[in-house]
Amino acid sequence: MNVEEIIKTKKDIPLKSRTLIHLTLVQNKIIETMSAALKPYDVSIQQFNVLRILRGQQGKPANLSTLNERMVTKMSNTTRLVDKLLAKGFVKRNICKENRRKVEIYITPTGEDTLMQIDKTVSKVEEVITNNFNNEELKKLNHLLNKF
Amino acid sequence: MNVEEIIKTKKDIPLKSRTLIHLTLVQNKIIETMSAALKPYDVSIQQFNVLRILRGQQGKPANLSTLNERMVTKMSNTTRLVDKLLAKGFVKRNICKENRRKVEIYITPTGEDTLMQIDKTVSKVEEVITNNFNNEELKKLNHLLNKF
DNA sequence: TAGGTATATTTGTATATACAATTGTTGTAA
DNA sequence: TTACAACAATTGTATATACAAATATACCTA
Repeated sequence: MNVEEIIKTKKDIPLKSRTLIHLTLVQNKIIETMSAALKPYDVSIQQFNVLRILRGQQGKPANLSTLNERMVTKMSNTTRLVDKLLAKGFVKRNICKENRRKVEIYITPTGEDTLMQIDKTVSKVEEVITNNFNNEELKKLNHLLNKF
Repeated sequence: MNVEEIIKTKKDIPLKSRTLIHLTLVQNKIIETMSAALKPYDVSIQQFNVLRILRGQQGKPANLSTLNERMVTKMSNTTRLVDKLLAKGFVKRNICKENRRKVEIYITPTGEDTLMQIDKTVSKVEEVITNNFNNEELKKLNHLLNKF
C-alpha cells in the first residue's frame, strides 16, 4: 500500500499527517474486506462483534451497557443493533428480574452456529489481510500501536 | 492504549485478530479526536479532505470523479458532500464547458481562509495524537503499514 | 446521421450512526 | 412515604453512507 499513490499526490506529506492518513487507508481496506466477507451471512461487522462478546459470556447474559462498553457504537445504536440480531434469531432478550431497568441478552444456539461459520470466514480474511507480515512484524506493529 | 483493557477481555487474542482490533481502536480514537476538533468549524473530516484536495489543485478546478478518486467515499456521496460545502460558501461549482457531463469545483477565498484556520487546529491534533512517537518510530510504523 | 454504448453525475432508497430527549425503574434523603 | 436524583434503555431525528437506478451528455460506428 503506497499512500501517495492512493491519494494521488506528488507532494511529500509531513510524517505525522502521513501516518494518520496511512492508518485511515489501512482501516478502510480492512472494513471493506471484512464487510464483503460477512455479507453472505447478512451480518455487519458490529453485529459480528456483539455475537462474539455474547459468546464470550459463556452462558451468562450481557446487558446493553456491558455490550456497549466493549464496543465502539453509541448506546442508542446498540439497542437497534440487538434488534437486528433478535430479528434474525441470533440472540434472545429479556428484562432482568433483579433490576427491571436492565435487559439481559443471550446468544441463541442458532446464533452460535452461525457465529462458528462466520469465524471460519473471518479467520481466512485475517490471514489474507495480514499475509505480508511475519510474527515478529505483527508484534512490532502491535507494540507501536500501543503508543496511541 | 491497551487492547485487552479497552475491550475488557481476559483471554489472549490471536496476534492477527489482535492487530486488526488494535487498528480499529486506534482509528476510532483518531476519528473521534479529529471530528471533535473540526466541530467548531462545522466541517466533517470528509469535507475537510475535499477542501484540502481543492487547495492542492492550485486554482485549477477539480471535477467530481477526481475528488472521488482521492477520497474514500462513494461517488454518489461526493455529490452531496460538495452540496454541503457549496451551501457554506466554501466551494464554487459549474458545468465544464468542454464536456458538459463534468462539473468543475473550485475552492473559494472563504473556503481557503477557513481551511487555513482548520489547518492550525488539525496540526495541533496531529501533534497530540502522535505525541508518544519519535521520528524513528513513526517511520517504522509507516513502513509496517505499507505491508497491508 | 441515427442508434447504441460509454462516461459523469445525480437521485432514490435503505441502512447506519450521532446526539438529544424521553421513558421507566431504582435508590435515597428529608 | 414522598420527592428527587441517578441509572438503563429506548425513541426521535438529523446526518452519513452504500448501493442501485436514472439522467444527461459525448463518443463511435454502421
